[in-house]
Amino acid sequence: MIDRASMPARLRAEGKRVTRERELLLDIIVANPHLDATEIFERARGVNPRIGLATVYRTLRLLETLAVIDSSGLGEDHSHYEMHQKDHVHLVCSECGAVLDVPVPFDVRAFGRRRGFDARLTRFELVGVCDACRAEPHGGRRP
Amino acid sequence: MIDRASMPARLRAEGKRVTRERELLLDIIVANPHLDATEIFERARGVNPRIGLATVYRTLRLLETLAVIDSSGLGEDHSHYEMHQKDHVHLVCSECGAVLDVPVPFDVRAFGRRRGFDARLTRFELVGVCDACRAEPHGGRRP
DNA sequence: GCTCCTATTGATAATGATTCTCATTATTGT
DNA sequence: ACAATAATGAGAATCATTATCAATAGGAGC
Ligand SMILES: [Zn+2]
Ligand SMILES: [Zn+2]
Ligand SMILES: [Zn+2]
Ligand SMILES: [Zn+2]
Repeated sequence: MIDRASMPARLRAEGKRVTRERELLLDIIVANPHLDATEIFERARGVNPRIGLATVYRTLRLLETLAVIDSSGLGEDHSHYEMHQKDHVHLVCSECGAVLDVPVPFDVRAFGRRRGFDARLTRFELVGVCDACRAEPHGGRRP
Repeated sequence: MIDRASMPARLRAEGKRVTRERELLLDIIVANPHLDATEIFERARGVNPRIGLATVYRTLRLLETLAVIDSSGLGEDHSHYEMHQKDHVHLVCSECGAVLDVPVPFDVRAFGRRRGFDARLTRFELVGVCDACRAEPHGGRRP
């Protein structure tokens, strides 16, 4: 996981400015992995009601380009974001929306290299039903 | 891989009709894995110029619901389709667009079950640069 | 094969996510 | 503090996908 405290320096190193909006969005992403753009926007407005949705998308794109954050679909048709971290599998419950991060049980880079492939980014997801939801239907959040 | 020849029976078994459009789209998907909706639409028009884009999307949704086909992002922000088959990893070259199917090197269902998770569908992808593109820039298709 | 019932289709409007445009604002170097 | 200009906010524009609805065509029964 990238150190939040090093981000201002990281941005300046890339010739980018350190704005209050970028600091706020980074804080939200660090504290709440797997949110989508709209959810991040809503939380951001709670702190700074003047922030615009375009800024959220622009910032997400910038941070993803810098490999500071990663995006993934998580079983839906739009992106969800989290700070970049070691390769992991997302177990996504289609009933309650819960997302569990689990380390990948093999060496991904080596796996690609063995096929003459230089992996830059990985997305592993398993969509299904979690314990709670299988036991008691509607047991989780999303009914 | 699901047998193309059994599809008409499969559709009827689900109470669905076997239309010329569905037959055509299935043929295209079987023959060309990993196409997106627009690409499938273009190929379909080549055979039946009267087919509509809505029919393509409706049919893709139906076939995916029946678990006849699977969708995946393949590093882009929209869906690509292929006949349902055993779990596999997609190695996607971001330079030339090439997609390679490789078997998953571990038991996915067991992996999920071990975490109390009942996996219904998997999406594994590795985005990076293929042999050809690393050797000779612009060596592949998409320059 | 012919007819009827209704699922399916085609055209297009509508929606949702994301990107673009441009005037205004705010960060950074001096 | 000041100037230069990158970043923001608001809204238009674009792209992928879904919904609507009148017209069409599978397919069960005759
Ligand atoms: Zn659940
Ligand atoms: Zn995660
Ligand atoms: Zn390539
Ligand atoms: Zn594949």
